[in-house]
Order: sequence, then structure tokens, then C-alpha cells
Amino acid sequence: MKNAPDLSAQIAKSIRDAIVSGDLPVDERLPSEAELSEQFNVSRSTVREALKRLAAQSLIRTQRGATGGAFVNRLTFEDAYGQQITTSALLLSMNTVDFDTACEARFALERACAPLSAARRSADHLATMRAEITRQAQPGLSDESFCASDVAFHRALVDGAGNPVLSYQLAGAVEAIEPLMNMITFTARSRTHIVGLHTAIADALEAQNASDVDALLADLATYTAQLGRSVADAKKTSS
Amino acid sequence: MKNAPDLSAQIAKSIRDAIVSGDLPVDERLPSEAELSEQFNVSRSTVREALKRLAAQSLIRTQRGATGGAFVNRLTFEDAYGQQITTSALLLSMNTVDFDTACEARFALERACAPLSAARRSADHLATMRAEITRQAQPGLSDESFCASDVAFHRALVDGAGNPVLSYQLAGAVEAIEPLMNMITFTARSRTHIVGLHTAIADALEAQNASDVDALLADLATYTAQLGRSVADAKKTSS
DNA sequence: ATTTTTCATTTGTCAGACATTTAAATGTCT
DNA sequence: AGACATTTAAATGTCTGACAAATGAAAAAT
Repeated sequence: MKNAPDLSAQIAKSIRDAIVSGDLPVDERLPSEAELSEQFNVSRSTVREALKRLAAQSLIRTQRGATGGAFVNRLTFEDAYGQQITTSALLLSMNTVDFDTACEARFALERACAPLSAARRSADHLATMRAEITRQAQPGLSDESFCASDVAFHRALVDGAGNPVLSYQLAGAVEAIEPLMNMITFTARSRTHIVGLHTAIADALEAQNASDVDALLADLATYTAQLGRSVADAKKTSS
Repeated sequence: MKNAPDLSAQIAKSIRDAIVSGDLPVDERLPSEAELSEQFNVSRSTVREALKRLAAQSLIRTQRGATGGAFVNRLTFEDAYGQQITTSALLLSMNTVDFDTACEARFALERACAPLSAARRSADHLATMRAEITRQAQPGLSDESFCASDVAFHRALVDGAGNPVLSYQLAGAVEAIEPLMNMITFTARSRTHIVGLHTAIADALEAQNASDVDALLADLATYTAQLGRSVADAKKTSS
């Protein structure tokens, strides 16, 4: 078994290691493509393929022109957030993950934020949640919009913890798992019931009552799991 | 302000969208580079750069030879796990994240797993944890090895929940934040104290006592946060 | 001193060639 | 007919050389 990765992959790894190890600091300019091709003894195309790999991971950015080149990119929370959502969504769509597993993970993670959010949520977060609840109660709302609003509500809850690392780590749970679950359960769910729980959650957060928030999230988890089961049963009997 | 992305980026996005939307199912073979360059009306090099971008995200794999080509790759939990760790590590190293924030996020997430792990941990997980504890108690162990063993211990705890989605979501917390914290605190920490807590955690998991596990993790969080503060203070006074 | 022009540098794109890998097709021998 | 060796076609991997386009800095003109 030969395991010789492409030259472009090797070069990408070499540069990536230099970035990860801090050898190449943020905003440092990499040698030009011509110089890199000399250093690595490969053609410019091969270097370019390596650089594109790094660009795809937001590790570098490139600029044209005289003083241009490839620069080490500061990975922002926003960049990482987006990547996480894409990856999580793909992971769920490409692998057979049963509803219960996804549901369990999502609520376990969200409940981890609850005490922090109860302690620290700002007026801004509360306002966002109230606004989304109002939207969710509107009768004409499409399923897509309801789902988007649902995500925004839970995102506000998570962000309320005021911990960007936590918000980042939960990106997949809130913005990938949540829509997946919405897609499965939207036929069976009661918007009224969900809005009721959301309202109670917002109230408890406003009162900074962590244990109530936790209990209400547990209720929401139970309800969602029930919905999943009922949809699965309905599918089974019909087939 | 013009915002015209490179052709290779556009083409990568186009193909990526087709994959994410399910238009290109897993293991589907993409058209050959020659065909793609005709379809998109660009040169082969440009197509190749686009494909390398996708390969960097593990969205496709390529195979040489007669029946070769680019195939839609099934994103495995393992792939995603690795990506998450790299991204998390970079995010932390490139942004000013204070110790408390990272510590808080890590333990909030790990404590979310505790009840599930207490309920479901297998004998295998317990054995792994015991083995790592034994290693951690050995006197000659290097700091790097102690850290690696620490990560392995916590990973076993998380995996004990038996929820692959949860394990994936926690990859960054365990394998990126944890080493970061070890790197900061290794001068001040008491291995004996940590081994004691680990032992107690393993005991509680074996007894399936979820609330004890939670309390012990809270202790560990407190101790770690204390270490962080004392190291920060020491640095301040010496400078 | 300010504006304009020129220019060198660097990335982006293209075209064509050859090397390498791989599996299928073909040929050959038993 | 079956087993083995050889050829071949298709595909990716790599290289070379060229030109286009952007861009900042230096040079020139005003």
C-alpha cells in the first residue's frame, strides 16, 4: 500500500503546520508563488493548488498586485462559525444519525448554556427572544420562517451566556441540528405549544431563574423527541 | 468596491452547493476535469484549483487511473472531528481568548455529557479511564504525556455518553481547549490533586452517580480556574 | 507640492505537453 | 476454457511558458 499524498497536499500541510505552530504569525506575508515553487522545487501550479487548499480553510487570504501575495489570515469566530455549520449539516445529512441522538445532543448542549445565560443575558438578548416569539405567534408565517425564527431564538439564548467560545461550539447544534429537526417535525408540531415554552423560557431567563430554564428546556426536549417518534411511527404504518 | 471572487472559488462554490443540497449524492463521480473545464468554460488548471478547495474540506476525494476521477466524499465523524480540532486550536491561538472564558466553555460542555455518560458508559470506557489514571500517577511522566493522557481520560468520559453527535461537538472542547489549558497551568498544577479528582470521577461514573460526577467536574473546573488565576498573577508580579 | 504616468511585482488564467496510475481490453499460453 | 501477461485508454498529477489584470511605488510632468 503506497500512501503518497499529492505534492500540493504535502506543501499545504507543510505551510499549515507552520501556521498552526505559530511559526508564521497572523498577517505575515508568505513568499510569492514563484519563490515558494523554488523553495519546494515544484512548479507554480502545484504551489497554487496548495495555496487554494489553505484558502479553502480560511488559513490564508490572497491579494493581487505589487505588494500583494498570500497572507496568514486571522481565523475569526465568524469564519469558524460558518464552517462549523456547514460541516455539521453535511455530517448529519450524509450519515444515518437517528433523530433521538441528534435531539439528545442538541438539548444536552443547550442546557449547558442555560445557567450561564440566566446569569448574564443582556436586555438585548431578551429583546431578541421576545421579538422572535412575537413573530412565531403570527398565523401566516411560513414553515421556513418559523424555523429560522426558532433558530434565532435559541441562538440568542446561547449567546446570552456571553461566552464566544461556547457560542462557537454550539453553532452546529443550534444552526444545523435544529433546522434538521424542524424539517422532520414541522408536520406534527404545535406552534402554540412551542411558543408557550419559548415564552416561559424567556420569562425564566428574565427572572434569572436557571433551574426553571433548565426544566423548560428539558420539557422542550421531551416534546421534540415525542414529535420525532410520532412522525417515525406515522411513516412506518403508512409504508 | 468590487467583490469578484476568483473563478476557482466560484466553481468550488457551485459544486459545493450541489453537494450540500444533495444534488450530487455521496460516492457520485463528478465529471472529469476536462469535462468540467468545458462546462464552466475555464481552463483545466482553474477547475483543478476549485477541486483542491473542495478536497481541503473533505467534500471530495480523487482517484487516479482509468476509472478514476473526483467523487463526492462521505464526510465521516472522524474527518469532521479532526477538522474541528484544528479549527478550534487555531481560533484559540489567533484570538485573545482569556483563560476563564475557555475554561468555562470547556467544563460547561463536559458537564453536559456527565449525566448521559453516567447512565451509559461501557466497561470499555471505564477501563480506558482507569488506565489513563494509572499512567497519570507515574512519577517520570513528561508534561506532554500527562496532557495527552488527560485528554484521553476526558475523551473517554465524553464518548461514554454513547452519542457520536455529542462526541463530535465536544471535539474542540476536549482536544483543543484542554491542551491549551494544560500548557498554561502545567507549572502550577498538582498532579496528585488531579489524579485524585479523576479517580473520584471514574468511581462515580462506575457507580452511575450522575450528580457526583457533575459535582466533581465542577470541582475540577474550580481548581483549573484557580490555577489559571495564580499563573496569571505570577506573571503580572514578575513583569 | 500635486497630479499623472510609468513600471515592476504579484496573483489569476490559459494552453499544451508529458508523467503516472489504474482498470479494462486484448493477446498468449497451457 | 481458463490463467496469466501485455497493451491500451482514460484519468489525475505535474511542469513549462505565456499573457491578463491588479496594485502600489517610483518616476515624471505639471
